[in-house]
Amino acid sequence: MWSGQPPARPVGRGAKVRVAVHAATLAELVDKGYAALTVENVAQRAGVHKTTVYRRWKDRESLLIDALAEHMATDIPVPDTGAIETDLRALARSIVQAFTSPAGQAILAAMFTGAAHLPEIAAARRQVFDDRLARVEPVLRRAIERGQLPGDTDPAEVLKTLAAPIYLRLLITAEPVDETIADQAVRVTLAAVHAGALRPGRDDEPVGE
Amino acid sequence: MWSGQPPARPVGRGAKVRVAVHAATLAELVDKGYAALTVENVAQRAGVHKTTVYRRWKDRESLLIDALAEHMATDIPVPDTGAIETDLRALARSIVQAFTSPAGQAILAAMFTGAAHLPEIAAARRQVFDDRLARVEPVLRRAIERGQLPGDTDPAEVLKTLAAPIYLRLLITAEPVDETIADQAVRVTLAAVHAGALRPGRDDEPVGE
DNA sequence: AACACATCGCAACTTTGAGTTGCGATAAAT
DNA sequence: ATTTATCGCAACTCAAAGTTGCGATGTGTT
Repeated sequence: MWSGQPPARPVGRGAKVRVAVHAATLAELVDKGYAALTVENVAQRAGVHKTTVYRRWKDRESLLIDALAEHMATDIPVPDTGAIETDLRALARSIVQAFTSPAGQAILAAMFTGAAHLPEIAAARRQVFDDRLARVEPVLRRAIERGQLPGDTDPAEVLKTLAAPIYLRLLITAEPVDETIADQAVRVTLAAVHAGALRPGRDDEPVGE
Repeated sequence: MWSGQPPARPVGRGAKVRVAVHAATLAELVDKGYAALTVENVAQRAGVHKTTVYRRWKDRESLLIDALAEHMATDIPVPDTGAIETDLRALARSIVQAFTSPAGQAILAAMFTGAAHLPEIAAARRQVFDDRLARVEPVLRRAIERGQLPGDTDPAEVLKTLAAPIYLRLLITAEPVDETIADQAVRVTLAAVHAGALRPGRDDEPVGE
C-alpha cells in the first residue's frame, strides 16, 4: 500500500517518521493493547503530531496492519540438519519462541484476535502463513529425497499439522506453550506422516466406516 | 454475572427483554460484524431503548460476552457408536458444522478474533473449550475400555489434536473447511494415538536427537 | 548561501458512539 | 386498584476518530 515509488525529490524526512511511528505503534500495542491503541498516543510516543500520522496512513487500521506486516517480514531460519525430526523440531520451537515473548503475545493478539475481522488483515495473516510455508517447503522436499518421508507426502499438510496444535494453545485454550508442546507436535506430525495420513488430495481414504 | 436470584417480586418483564436483546445482539453481529456493533442498533433491533440495555449489562463487551456465552451453552451431541473412528469423525464434523454457517462465521469472528484481548472473553473462550472437553471425554474413556485405544491415552490431548487443524484453517489459513478436513483430522489423530504420541505428561519422549 | 517545495506542527474543528442521569410512563404482582 | 420495579425518553458528558487551513521547518537543488 505504501511501497510505491517515493515522491520525486524529497525522500529524506519520510523514512524517519515512518520507522518512528511503526516502532511507536508496536510499543503502544505491547503495553496498552489493541483496544487502547489511539492514534494520539502513538503520535506522541513517536514524537510526531497526530496529523502527520493521518497524512501517511489512511486510518488506524491501516497503520496497524502496515506496522505488523513490516514486523512480520523478518526472515525465519530454515533448518537443514539432515534429519527430518530435528528439522521439524527446530521449526516448531521457532513458532513457540516467536509468540511467547511479551511482544509476541501482543502482536499475536492484534494479528489473530484484535483486528482480524477486516479483510485486509485476514489477507495479511494468510499471506504470512503462505510465505513461511513456501520458505520452509524445501525442508520437507529434502527429507523426501533422503528417503526419510514417503514420496507422496504433502509438505503443506505436514507444516499445518505441525503448527496447528501450537496455535490452538496460543489462541484458544491459552495453555502455557513451551518446547514440550513443540516436541509433542513433532511426534504427532511424524506419526501422521508415517501412517500416510498427510498425502495430498486423498479424500477417499477410509476413516472407519 | 446476571445469574443471581431475580428481584423479589416482578420477574415478568426482564426475561423477555433479555432474550430479545440477546437475539438482536447476535443478529447484528452476524450481518454488521463486530466492529459495527453499536448498542443503539442492538437496542433498536430488539425494540428496546438504549438505556434499558445499559441497565442490564455493564457495557458493550459484557453484553456481547453474555450473548455469546448463552449461545455457546447449547449442548453438543456426544456420539457413542461403538467405534472410536466413527465417534471421532462425528466430533470433528460437528466442529466443522458449528462454524461454517454464516452465523457460525460471525460468532467465530467475534469469539476468537473480535474482542478476544480482554480477559473475560478469553476466560469464556477457554471455558467453552473446557466444557466441551469434559462433555466429550467419555467418548475416549469408552474407546479405551473397548480396547480400541491404548490405556494410557490422554483424552484431552486427543481432542486437542482433533480440533487443532480445524481451528487452524478457520482462524489462520482461511481455507474452506468441510468434511474432508474433519476426516483428515481423524486420520491424523488416530495415527498419533496408535503411535503413542498422545500419552499424558511424557516430556521425555525421543524426538529425534 | 539562497531558493523552492514538500512535509510537519498546531489548533480548531466535525462526527460518532460509549456511557450516564433524571423524570415521567408502563406493566406486572398483590 | 395499588404498589413497585422496570422501561422510554431526552438531554446530557466524554473520548477518540478523522479533517482542514495555515504557518513553520527541514531537505534537496542551484
